[in-house]
Amino acid sequence: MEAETTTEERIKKAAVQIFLEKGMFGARMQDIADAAEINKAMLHYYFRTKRQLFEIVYQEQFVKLFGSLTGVIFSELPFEEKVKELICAEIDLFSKVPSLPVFVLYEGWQNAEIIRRIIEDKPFDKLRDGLQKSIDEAVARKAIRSIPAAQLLINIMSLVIYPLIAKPILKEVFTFSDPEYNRFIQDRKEAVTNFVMQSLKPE
Amino acid sequence: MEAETTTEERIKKAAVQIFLEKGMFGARMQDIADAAEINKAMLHYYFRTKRQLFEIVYQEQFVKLFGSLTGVIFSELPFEEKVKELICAEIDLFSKVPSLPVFVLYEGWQNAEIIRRIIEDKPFDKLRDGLQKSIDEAVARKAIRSIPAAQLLINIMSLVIYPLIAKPILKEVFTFSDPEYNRFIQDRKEAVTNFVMQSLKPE
DNA sequence: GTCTATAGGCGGATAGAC
DNA sequence: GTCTATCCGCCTATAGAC
Repeated sequence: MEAETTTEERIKKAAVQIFLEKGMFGARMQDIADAAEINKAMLHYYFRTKRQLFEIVYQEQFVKLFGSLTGVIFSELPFEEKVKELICAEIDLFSKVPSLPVFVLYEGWQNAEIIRRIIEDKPFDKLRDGLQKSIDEAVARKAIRSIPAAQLLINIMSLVIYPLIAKPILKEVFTFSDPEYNRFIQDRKEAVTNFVMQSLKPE
Repeated sequence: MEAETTTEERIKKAAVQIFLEKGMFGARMQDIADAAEINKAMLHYYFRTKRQLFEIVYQEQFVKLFGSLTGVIFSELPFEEKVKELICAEIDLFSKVPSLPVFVLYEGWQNAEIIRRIIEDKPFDKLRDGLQKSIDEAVARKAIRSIPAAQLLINIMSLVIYPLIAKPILKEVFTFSDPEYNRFIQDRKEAVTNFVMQSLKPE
């Protein structure tokens, strides 16, 4: 139909959209078929079961969520720039797909097994080592105080991801319109960077 | 059975447990009936529909999540102590009910309407004003630099809540055992407090 | 590969006896 | 108020024609 997309690709794209919006148990195979503009039977032809389709989608989104860190951490940027880039890259990614973080984190609670499989394949601990080197370098030139890489990484992800996960609540509590909320998130690029760098200032 | 608990209370307690564990769509009325050790029909006798039961549970948990802040913010503690207490109180609460934050935040995406109703009743903006006063006081005596109360509150909640929401993932990424993970969370009481206070140091 | 039709079971909700 | 039995619609999955 649209030029060169295979049916399988259409289904996967639709499945991502529906699962992210409604979650594993809220999603209906019919919803996905409608979004892909194909027949319900085709879903089973290509992916056998709902569970299987879900697991493929989940794995992909998980990697998308945490894989975005790799490029920045292994870049040649100095520490200060890396922190800024980490924060900006994540915010930009999540601005495009707002429900990505909450989907991966929430479904993680009922899919510990999948997470284990993903982690076995992808060595995420290399991320930690990579960041630690960058920290050590900055500490050596007395630019910052020392901090364990895991702590720093978790702090950054916390500050970036929580306001996105809590979007529906923050919008009501602070009576943000949609543009105001988006503005608030964009402003956090700088605010979080400053917040983190301040906290790392050497005494 | 257990002395003086009414059937209605037994049902609500069971509903909280099951909904927090499995979410609105993952939960089954039969699960709740089993947990309450009563008949499925009783659920409908007391709460008519699953939706209605869910909304009552959601509202309660929402207030529990954000209400925990009130006591601390309106206490007479000096600013530094308030920050520490905010962090510790939340961590203690969530250690007892680990799935509380992820439940409230996730289901919020499909229940914006309920959130609106809750916010109408409970004036959460008073929280902001209360904290702002405390900030202003500390700024006046040059103990910290200035920061908007909303920013600070969001930063604190981010740093506390994210590691709890991401528990299944962090456990795998850092290969924590359960005691190690709990230790990690407890240690964050001090780590987050320091992190926040460092970032507020006046120049 | 793609469709229609339908099996088959699960799960929310109710009727009605006690 | 509490129970058993049952209805009925929805939803995953498959059979089978084309």
